[in-house]
Amino acid sequence: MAPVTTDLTHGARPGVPTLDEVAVLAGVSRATVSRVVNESPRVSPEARVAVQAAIEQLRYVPNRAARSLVTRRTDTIALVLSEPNSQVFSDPFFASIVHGVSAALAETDLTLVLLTARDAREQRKIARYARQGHVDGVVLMSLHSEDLLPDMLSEAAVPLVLCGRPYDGREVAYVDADNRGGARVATEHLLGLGRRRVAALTGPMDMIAGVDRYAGWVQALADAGREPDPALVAHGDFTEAGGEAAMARLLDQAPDLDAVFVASDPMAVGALRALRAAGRRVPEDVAVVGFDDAAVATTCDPPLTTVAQPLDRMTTELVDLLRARIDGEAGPTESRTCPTRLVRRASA
Amino acid sequence: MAPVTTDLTHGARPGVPTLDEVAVLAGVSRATVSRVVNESPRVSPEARVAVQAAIEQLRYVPNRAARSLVTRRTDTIALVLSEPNSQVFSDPFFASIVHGVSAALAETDLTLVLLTARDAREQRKIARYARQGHVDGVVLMSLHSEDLLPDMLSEAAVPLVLCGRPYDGREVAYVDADNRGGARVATEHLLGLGRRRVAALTGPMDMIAGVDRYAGWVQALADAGREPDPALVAHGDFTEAGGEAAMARLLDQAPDLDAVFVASDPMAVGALRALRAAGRRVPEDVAVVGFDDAAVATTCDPPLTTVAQPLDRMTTELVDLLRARIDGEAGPTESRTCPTRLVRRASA
DNA sequence: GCCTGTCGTGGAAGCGCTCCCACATTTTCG
DNA sequence: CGAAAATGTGGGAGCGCTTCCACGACAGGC
Repeated sequence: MAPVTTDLTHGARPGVPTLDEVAVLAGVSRATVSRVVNESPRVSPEARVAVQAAIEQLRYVPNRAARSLVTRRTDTIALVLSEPNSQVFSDPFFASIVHGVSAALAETDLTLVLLTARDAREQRKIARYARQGHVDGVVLMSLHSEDLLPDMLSEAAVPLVLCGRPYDGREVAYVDADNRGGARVATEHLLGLGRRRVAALTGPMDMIAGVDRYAGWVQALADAGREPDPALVAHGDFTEAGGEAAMARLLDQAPDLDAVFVASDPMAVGALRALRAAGRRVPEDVAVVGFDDAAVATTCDPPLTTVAQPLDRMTTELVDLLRARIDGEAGPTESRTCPTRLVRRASA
Repeated sequence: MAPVTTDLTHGARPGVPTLDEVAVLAGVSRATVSRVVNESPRVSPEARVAVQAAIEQLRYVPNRAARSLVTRRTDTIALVLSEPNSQVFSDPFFASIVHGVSAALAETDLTLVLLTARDAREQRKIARYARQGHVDGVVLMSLHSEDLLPDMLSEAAVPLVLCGRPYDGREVAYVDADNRGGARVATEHLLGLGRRRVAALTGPMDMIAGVDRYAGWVQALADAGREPDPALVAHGDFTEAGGEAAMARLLDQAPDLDAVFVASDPMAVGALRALRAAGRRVPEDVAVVGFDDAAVATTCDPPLTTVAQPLDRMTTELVDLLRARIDGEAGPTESRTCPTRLVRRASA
């Protein structure tokens, strides 16, 4: 019953123009409009100009649902924060990564979906979500050793890049900072200051960043011919409160410590407070080096000497790597480790 | 050329099952499967069971692109952080809101898209994105007075809820904390402690939360029969560094102050540092009250008396209100203001 | 016992887009 | 100068889904 001629009114649908309407206005076929929109070279200049004018006039924007239905792409990637502790959400490092990825994507036509998984049930929900093809790829961050997502996603052949080296050394693309090298340099700096009892306030040991930064401290001591003293090690959880508590333990275990390498800036801020509470001066009595070069490192008292990660570069690499994998251009499991850099301030 | 019989292989498409395959397996038509999936009541129990079994067996999940193409819904909402200063991204308040909204949505079938707009260009890009129908609705947060998005989005009839009262009192749905009331109570608390010179360290005055919290301070003074002294006011930007600088100014302008109401906890932490640097004891010399009840309020020294916002409730309301608007059930511009609560700790 | 009304169901028409294919030109080269 | 290749274009199929419509089966009312 419907007329065969193109029906542009479609009842009372509001303003949103379609490809057809652009085609009619430009005096070409739908296919040609599509080619212009998708920047195909096989379009004559005249047609291109006409179509662009029509697009402009109609304020046409392609319907993404229709497009992904046929292209099987969504132009969306998920950033999964797999972290039971919701407080970590405000960790400056994660905030920076989220912000950086978002910024890197703003340049492209990709959209960022932020997902959080607090437990195994939510991890499964996210895997399912990804398997449906709702996203073209996934960036996984804040990985703990027991996380299910790397397995579930790679099994489902979802393009995947980890932010942080995988805990178990599996074959998967990742971007990481040179945590070990950074920690080594930080510790060497403390040793170079003439400190004799350099403690380590580590991150959680079920996270690779925690493990690697600890390993860097161990290595620096070894290189200097020292044996790591267990009394000089305390484990934190990357939070300020955790750092404060761990520092208090450290002072208890090794009252004679004269320097401490702290595996994250928020923890270092907590450590500074514990040191002050214990009456130690920083850096005179105890030199402190943090990790991350978070904003707080410049504002705390004293300002923190810390290890900076190249966040911009890391987020760019993250996005590049994922895009390559989505486009199928990826090498097997290409990965990048970005150099870190010591930033000297007053605390050491 | 293609056979009329249902072609289930479709070339070499990998595992993802479609409605058709479920229908064939269950021995019903596509329409019936669709009804089961969408929980239509018009399905016989037998058919329903058969379809559910088939769905289970095939691990079928509906293709969202296909669905939204016809339903014109995406089951996605955007959380837009419209903030030029990327550092604010790690503000504990925003982190909490993002996390809370994400959690509230986890219960539903909606997905959260996080978008950031650093400047007018990005605001336009986001408006365009929303106009295309890529999201069903938008939550706007961190609004400054000159933000273009409320206008652009409401003009485009995109369902919209603001997190925070609109600056200009326009007609738009919003959820906000009772900032003014909280500030008033905080200030009254300081006055009730017998403090005579109660200063205000405000947030940015182009944000409504900054304005309202300042107004609460003014009101409490007025209620107590005092005139607000301009020397007792300094403006911050909700950051720790800004709070520290503003506190220093305040001490300069009014060395005799004996209490200060600070419009956010991060600023209060900065203020504590400035006070310590100036040799003032907290709370003996200067009592301090913050705002937000951020995690840092419990860990700083001394722990902060502060005004807590009901974050869980606010995020739930935010999502409820937006859903109602998306479903077209919304009253004109229903809004909610959530009560705040004073949390007493050592700083006042 | 026939006429309605309800109910469950399947057929089929699209949603807006991409892309394969065929066709009509035009260009290039043996 | 004719055949082959290149080029721009439009027709049309179909992505996976929802939903309108029609149809048969059965129930109840007179």
